Amino acid sequence: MDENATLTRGERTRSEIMTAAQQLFVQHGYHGTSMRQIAQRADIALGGIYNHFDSKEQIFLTVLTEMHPLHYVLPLMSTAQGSTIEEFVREAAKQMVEGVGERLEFINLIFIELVEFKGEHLAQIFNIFFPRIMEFAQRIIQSDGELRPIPLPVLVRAYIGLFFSYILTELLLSKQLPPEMEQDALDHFVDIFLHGILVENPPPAE
Amino acid sequence: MDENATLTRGERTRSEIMTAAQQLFVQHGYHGTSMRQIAQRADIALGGIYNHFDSKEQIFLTVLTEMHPLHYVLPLMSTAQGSTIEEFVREAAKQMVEGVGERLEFINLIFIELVEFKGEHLAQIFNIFFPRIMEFAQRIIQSDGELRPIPLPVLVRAYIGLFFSYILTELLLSKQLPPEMEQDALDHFVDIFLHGILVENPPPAE
DNA sequence: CCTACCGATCGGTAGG
DNA sequence: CCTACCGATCGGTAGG
Repeated sequence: MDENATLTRGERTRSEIMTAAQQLFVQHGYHGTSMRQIAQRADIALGGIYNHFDSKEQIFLTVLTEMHPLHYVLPLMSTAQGSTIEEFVREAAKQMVEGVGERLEFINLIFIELVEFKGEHLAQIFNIFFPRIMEFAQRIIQSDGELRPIPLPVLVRAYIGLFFSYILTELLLSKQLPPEMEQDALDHFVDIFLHGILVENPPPAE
Repeated sequence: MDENATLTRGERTRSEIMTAAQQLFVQHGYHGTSMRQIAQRADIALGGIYNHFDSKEQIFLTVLTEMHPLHYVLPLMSTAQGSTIEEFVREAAKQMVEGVGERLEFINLIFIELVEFKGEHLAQIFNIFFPRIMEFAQRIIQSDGELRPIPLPVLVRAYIGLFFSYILTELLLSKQLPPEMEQDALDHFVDIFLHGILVENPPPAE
């Protein structure tokens, strides 16, 4: 939590504005958050914000890109070990969910982007992360194990989908069915996915 | 489109308010939509809205529950034929995506609900559809075919997740990678899911 | 169902 | 980086 150690005064203020904005956008949406709320939480006067950002939308875009969890989750996933596809995918999924789990609420910003900005900013974000995602995909198909004949882009998409289906059903259902639907849900999801993409090779008992 | 045929005057107005509100919420979010915009699109004066709804939030909640696609998609899915799990799931997924596809934008209201209302209204919606969803799950496990040992709640959740992962990756990626990632993506998704939940039994070539 | 209005709050800026 | 302000718009209501 000593992230401000080497920052200049101005950089620190900027970072405080972004943190405040991120929290508020996550909680109330874009139009549900006011510049005054951001200023108050960042401990600055309203007018002061405009020394660092041109507009409210620019704050949102900056938060969405610079604070995106993939910045640290992708490297985390790359550290996953495992010589077989199964080991690697299982390990990477764990890293992914654990890494994102710390800031699960960030997904709200993606929803806001889709709804309130009609996905205008997605192309920029896409360009930032595309290369690393493809590297990751390469590692999967180069690991040991026989994949069913699924086009690589579909595989990537299904893997991303695996994550969202886990998170979204978590958000939608966790408040309704606390215990039973919950248990080991991620393990099962990964299991279904693995069993779904591999030719045979039943996964080892847990 | 003759839905107003048997409605009274008041019911027609109410329905027009809801349609207007649904469109605007989908496009701009909850806080991004004003009561004046709703009134204008529904061709009524601002004050007139309050003859039908107590507040803006009540309009949102009514739209979210009464206009929810599951009202007609669940019955559609129940019409799916097929004596084996595979046939049935494949057919039902097709019905689901086709049915929802007509009003894909509705998913935005679910995002709004999650972000701007923190899922406050989810319990009500859940209660409306829960019984039918469980009936559907029963039909799957009673069909011919051997399921891997996956708890029923997890199976239901994975099926819901299948849908969301398809839709969300569609929203997130379709604007970036028009053709290649797109092709037959749903077929592949269903394929991975089926292969993932069934014991063996390779799916027939298309 | 409409007109006319309420107080509150919005994003943003001038000027220092 | 703050104070004080701008015009515009917000959700909602009184009264008819």
